[in-house]
Amino acid sequence: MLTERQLLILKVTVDDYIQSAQPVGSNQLAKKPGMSFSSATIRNELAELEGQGYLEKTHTSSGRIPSQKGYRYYVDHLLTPNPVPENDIVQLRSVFEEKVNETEEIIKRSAGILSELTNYTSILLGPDIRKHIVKKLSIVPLSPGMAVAIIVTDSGHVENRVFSIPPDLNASDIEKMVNILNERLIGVALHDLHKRLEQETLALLRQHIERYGELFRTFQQALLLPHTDNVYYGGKLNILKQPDFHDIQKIRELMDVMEEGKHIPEILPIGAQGLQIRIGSENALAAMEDCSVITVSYDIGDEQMGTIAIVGPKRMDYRRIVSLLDYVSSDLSKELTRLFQGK
Amino acid sequence: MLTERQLLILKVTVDDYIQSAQPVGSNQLAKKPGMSFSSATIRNELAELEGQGYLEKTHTSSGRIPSQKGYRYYVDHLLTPNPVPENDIVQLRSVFEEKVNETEEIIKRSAGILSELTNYTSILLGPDIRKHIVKKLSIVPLSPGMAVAIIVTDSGHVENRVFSIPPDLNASDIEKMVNILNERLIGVALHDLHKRLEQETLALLRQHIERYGELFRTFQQALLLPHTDNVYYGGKLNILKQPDFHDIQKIRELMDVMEEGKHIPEILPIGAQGLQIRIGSENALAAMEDCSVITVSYDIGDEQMGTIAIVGPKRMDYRRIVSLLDYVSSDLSKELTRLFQGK
DNA sequence: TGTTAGCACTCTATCAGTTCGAGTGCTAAG
DNA sequence: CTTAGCACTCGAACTGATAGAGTGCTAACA
Repeated sequence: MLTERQLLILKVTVDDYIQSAQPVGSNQLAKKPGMSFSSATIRNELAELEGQGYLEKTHTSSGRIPSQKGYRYYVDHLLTPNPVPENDIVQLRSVFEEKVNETEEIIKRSAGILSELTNYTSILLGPDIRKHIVKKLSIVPLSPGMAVAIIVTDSGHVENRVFSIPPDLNASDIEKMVNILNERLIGVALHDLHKRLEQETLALLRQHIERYGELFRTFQQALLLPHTDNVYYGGKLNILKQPDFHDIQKIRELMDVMEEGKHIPEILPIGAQGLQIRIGSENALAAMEDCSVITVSYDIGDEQMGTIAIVGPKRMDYRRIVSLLDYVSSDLSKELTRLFQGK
Repeated sequence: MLTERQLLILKVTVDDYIQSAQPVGSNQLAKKPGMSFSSATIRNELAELEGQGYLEKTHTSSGRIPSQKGYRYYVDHLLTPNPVPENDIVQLRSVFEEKVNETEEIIKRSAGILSELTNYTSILLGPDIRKHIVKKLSIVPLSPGMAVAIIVTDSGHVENRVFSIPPDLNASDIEKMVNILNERLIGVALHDLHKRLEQETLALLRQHIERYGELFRTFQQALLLPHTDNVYYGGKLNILKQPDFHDIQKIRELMDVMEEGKHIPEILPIGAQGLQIRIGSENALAAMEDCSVITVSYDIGDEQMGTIAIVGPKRMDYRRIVSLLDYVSSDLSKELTRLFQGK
């Protein structure tokens, strides 16, 4: 449908606009190296590209900017990935150099570095915590009516929840309970915990412990909602750096969406494998219609999966981000798998 | 120095500007109920107030706005506290109604509600975590080379840190270590933990455990920095709602300062008792010269102390915020003391 | 002597008109 | 098919001109 020359012009136009954030004119294009035609020829081609919907004008006598369709075509067909610059690699590797052992810490730091490197906002989704497996359960009494339940998982993640206990419960009963729980629940995945708790331990507890009912109920309650979410943001404020976002109202909406983790499912294509690009209105949320989101999944071991995303303006440096995310994804997969599986 | 009438005019001027965010003119003031003088008289008085530095003009023929000194005087002498509206009280009380047992959770929620109620940003500082007292220590092995250390404090706070252990360390040694640690360190405050660890347990550990050196070092390392901070923000984005902040650059600086907890000591007068108001340039940070910060301290039990702060534009609704903070402070003190001391 | 009506003056915000330049589309010649 | 040339369009930036809000001052009044 498009000639070689039109493809070239489209590519250079998008590249230039990504760089300058200004509508691109025919004269400007004619000056570029590799452009061996006159501005008039380019004008004709631009008109054709506009006719086919790849480019737009902001007003009748302005230069062209890429349309939604134009970006999409650019991303799908014109993107030649770049090797990641040495300098970026050095920075990214620094995450692992400090011998941090916690998955969470590593992901958090990666989010920070990614946002610094790109000047966009990064969102990192850790592995689904509910798949983690219980390694140890313990209950520590705090005061006569209160105790804290602690669950350690195989990934080193620690969940804890304060809950109330019958004030006159004696220590040996608590110890008994902990023993029973550990005996029965180690090796169970967190998302099964609630069910298994009931199936496996209720009868046993009833047998051994006075007042099991009250205790059991509040304990179960405490375990019900693992409210720790595993979303990490880097550089939320970078949005403010982008000249594309000058309207305070827009910024507000955008930050609102990102503030809480609530909209994650709408922002990120969860469960998708490999690299995904959502441009402008391809995003589910209206507040993000001027943004593009590039996501890539990464693996930990064989089953666990996480997601890395970069959110920026539609006029995003797709080439750079794509290569960067490719790199980070495989890097993170490698390092976390090593850590997770205990070498 | 100022006559009754001047005081009245100053007060009404500041009140009006706080409400409207527009320079206040003499005609406007003359229309207010309680103003029984003509605009000409008011003009004379305004000129006098300006002469004494309580008011300013944005340009020669504009209305007046309060100066730094004007706000200060208003806050110090003209503020008649309001009772907190019933409606606000209902909302605030809702924090405690859901029977949450964790100090942290309560503080976090309070931050959220305060920001919703005021449309400003709230910052809540929890009690100093380093004063909390160790209730239980435990170490859970994760994989051959890795373990997680868990510290539970009397407030129900749980600190955990993953650290590496010699891969061939046997389980009984770990158990021995945990026993020794618990025996010696329960009852120690977190800020003493590092020191006491060395003083009290090093010798004992050396005696009982092979390879204590390696183990001890990484364990100590893990406990070194309790990196959980106890700062909670509510409504960071509310800044964007205030018409006073239209300059994106200013907003950036401001959010930058608040993003990380690093600047807390400069933003809040830590250690100060009771209610404090910092207006505009009274703030330590240049980025906050257009903001006012109202803080109030609250107590938990007899020793612990926390801080509640509201950050808004200089043109802040001082009266409302002051009453609100007074209320919240005593409320939080009461409820947390009850919780903290186990009823 | 304090208050107020009246008026000239000042400054901003706004709007229309103008110019400049970047960019386009079209035509005609190469 | 390409390109030079040219008329045309539109936004951005500047210029007055005007209206309106507000001030300061003066003179009259209670």
